[in-house]
This record gives sequence, structure tokens and C-alpha cells, in this order.
Amino acid sequence: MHDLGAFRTNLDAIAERLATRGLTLPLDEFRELDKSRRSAITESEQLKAEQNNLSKEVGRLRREGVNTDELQQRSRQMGDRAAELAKQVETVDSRFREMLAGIPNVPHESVPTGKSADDNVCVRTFGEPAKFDFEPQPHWDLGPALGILDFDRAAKITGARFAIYMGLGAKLERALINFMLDTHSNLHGYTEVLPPFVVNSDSLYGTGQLPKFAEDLFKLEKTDYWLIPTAEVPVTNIYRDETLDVERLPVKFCAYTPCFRSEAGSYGRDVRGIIRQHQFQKVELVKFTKPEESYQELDRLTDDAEDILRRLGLPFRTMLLCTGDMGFSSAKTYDIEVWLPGQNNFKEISSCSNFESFQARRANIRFKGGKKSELVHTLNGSGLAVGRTWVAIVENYQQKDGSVLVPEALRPYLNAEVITATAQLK
RNA sequence: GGAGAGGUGGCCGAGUGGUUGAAGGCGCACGCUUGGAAAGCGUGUUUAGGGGAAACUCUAACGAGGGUUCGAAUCCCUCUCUCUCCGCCA
Repeated sequence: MHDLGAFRTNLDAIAERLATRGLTLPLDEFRELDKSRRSAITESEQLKAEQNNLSKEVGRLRREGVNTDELQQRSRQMGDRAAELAKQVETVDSRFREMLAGIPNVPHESVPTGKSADDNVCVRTFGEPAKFDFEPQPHWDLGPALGILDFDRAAKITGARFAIYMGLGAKLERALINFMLDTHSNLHGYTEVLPPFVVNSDSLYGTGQLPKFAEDLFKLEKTDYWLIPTAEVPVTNIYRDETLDVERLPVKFCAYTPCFRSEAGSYGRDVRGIIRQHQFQKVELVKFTKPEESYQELDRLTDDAEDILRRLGLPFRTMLLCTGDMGFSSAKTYDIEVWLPGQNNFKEISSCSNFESFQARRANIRFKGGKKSELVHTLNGSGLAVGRTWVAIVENYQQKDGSVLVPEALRPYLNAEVITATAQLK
């Protein structure tokens, strides 16, 4: 959500920046709406002020025993007209807010202009794609063969885009969660939180999923509850409608949660394997910072996420997203893409964004140092998507016989050095 | 799920339908006082929106939303949240 005042005064400059996202603002309509909104407000408030005065007059006269029938009637008529106008204000105002709420964040000046993912800029790489003296298999072949992944039975108990992890497959997922949480909380200074996995509409509005992206979410019937699509929602909303003491900033949280996404509109994309599931696990990093520190904190957050991949010895590249490829609420985003030999390609495993005050304004999260309170900047990034990390390990550490070597850093968590075929699934 | 109690400013806590945006207290800020501090005294201390260069001014907000009334923190209805007891339950 944009700031109305700033939006109004810098309309042309903002429109220009938004154009780089491929968005054309209806400037005339906006100005027209703004004008009618303000004149409606002025008119109805003036009327209301008059009516308030009349009411006071009535009160005074009645205490003196004067008959006020006529005055009361006038006041009533005035009140009715004021209410009518107030309704008009409400109509214009809600149309205005709707419009404002539907406008994405303005890209930071350091974001490259571009139309699609093709225009993203690689800012660094780590490691070299491993060379195999055999044909590396995709995880959807390796997993079932090892008896650690079962798609068919998952489809039976639930449906498409669900999976069962078995044996060391399940343990690997759990080991990764623990490894990531330990690394972030013990080494990177994040406070671990375990939030609700179900949230209300206000929270989704606060982080920007609602009202625009309801179709991407699962809603619980007959309630105002939704399954979270990411830990970003409950964790960012921890401080909704609160003012933090400036001394506490930056606040850094890491959280493990399952995530649920309807994946409406992604039919045919990543249909094989566990790359794109309705339910997946993620460890998320969330920060609340002072405005002047948010970009430095974004770089650190991205580095914290990358650190997980470095420790696991997984090759990756970090992409700075161009204006056309960024998410709705973001002002700047880095995607970390891990190398997947089974698909001979890089695949997004983390998305680290600075939302500046865009979410904070919607969620009303402030900080106070001096006299005046100010909106915080919010940031988040995956640290990392656990399912895709699982895939990266299985595919990068696969051996000729179909077994999977366990990365050094993970062995204390898994109590195994190699994942070999077992008869877990039959 | 059943029964009861309650949601007022940063906090505590008043509030007979009518100059109550809200007494009083605490806290906080500034000033006076002091060698310095404490105490004391004085002033100030919500947010959002409209108008204004500014001083300032108007509107709205006492959990949320409706209603009654010339006028609602105060009366009525619905919802919601918190607490206590009972039931059920991991």
C-alpha cells in the first residue's frame, strides 16, 4: 500500500517508476478520484460541524426550558443530509483505497529495468555444477527408487501435487529443518519462532496477499481462517498494529512452517517431482528494520540464506530480479537459484525481498525513537525452501548406483552418511 | 459447547444521554527551582483525515459493526476478543 500523501505529491515520478514494472497508471482517473474524494469530505464535514453546533444549541436551550421542536427538526434534516454525504465519501474513499491497494510497490533505484526473468541480473555464483561420469537422474526417479518418496499413494490419500516422504527421505527433510533453524538462530542471530499455520484475513491483507491474490490460497470453510502460503504472513504480522522501540531494531526472526498454496494458474508447470507442491516446508527469515538500514539488511539476509547452500556444498547463483519479474509488494528482490543436475538447470530456492514500508503501512507496524513514530521496513526471504533443498541434495549428491551421499554438514542431523535403497515402500 | 465477568488514552482508573477527546493518578517531555540530584511547582503529552504558508481549525475514533436520539463512551441489537468456572479433547 502506498502512502496517500506521498502518492499524491509525487504522482508523476511514481508513475514513471511503476511504468518500469509494465504498469500504466490511469493518472487522469486518479486525479479525478482524488479531487472528488476531497470535495466530498470537505462538504460532508462542514455539514456535520453545523449539525453538531445545532445539537449543542438544542441542549443549551432545553436546559433553559425553551421549546426546541423547530430546531430539532432542522437538525434532523441536516443530519440526514450529512449522513447522505458521508455515504458518498465512503463510496469514493473505498474506490480510492481499492485502487491504491491494487498498485504494486515502486522498485528501488538499484533494480534493473526489464520485462521478464530473461532480464534478471546474475550478481554472484557459488561452486561449479558437478560433473558426473554417468547420466544424473531427476529426483522423481531417484526418490521412488530409493524408497524415500511416494507420489502414487499421496495422490490416493489427497490428490495431485502431494507427496509422501518415507524413511530416510522423511528424516532428511527433518534434518534440513533442524540444520537451517540451528544455523540461523545460533550463527546468524535470528530469534526462532513457531507461529500459527492458520491466519485470519487481516493478516493476509497486512502482508499483501489479500485482496488481490485470494485464489492462490486455501481457505477453511465457514471461517475467516486461511492456511498460510508462507511463514512471512504470521511472522510479519506478529507486530501488526504495534509500535516498536527503536532500540529493538533490527528484529530478526526465523521460523519453520509448512506452506500451503493452491497453485491456481500453474497447471502444467513443474508437474513432476516435488518442486511445486500444494504443501511444502520452509524456513523463513523475517526482519523489521529502520528505513536507512533496510538495504544493508537485505544483503545480509540474502547472505544468510546463501550460507545454508554453501555449508551444504550446493552450487547456486544469485539473481537480482528486474522490475518486470518482482513480486507485488517488493521494492527489491534477490532470487537464489540452486543447481539441479537432474534437470540440468538452476531452480529458485529462495527469494529475498525488501518491502520497505509497503507492508508496514498496510499492517501498521511502526517504530519510535524520538517524538514521532515512523513506519518500519520489513524484509523476508526463504532460508530455505526445504523441499527444494531436499531435491538439490538428492540430485547433486547422487552416485552411480542410485544412492545419495549425505553432505558433511548434515550428517550429525541425519545419523547417516549415505542414503541407500531400502524396502521402505513396496 | 454451557454459565458468568469484562474490553475506555503509553499504563492504571472515573464516567447521571448534552461544551467529555474524555476526570483523577502514574509514566513521559520541557521549563522553574537546585552546587548537582530528588522532592516540589508549572506547562505539555493519541491517531487518522479535510482546510491552511503557518498559527490554527474542522471531522472521525472510548473492542468492531448496526440501531434509537436534535445529540451516544453512556440506551438497544449483532459480532469479536480476554478472563473465571463446567463439559469435551491432543
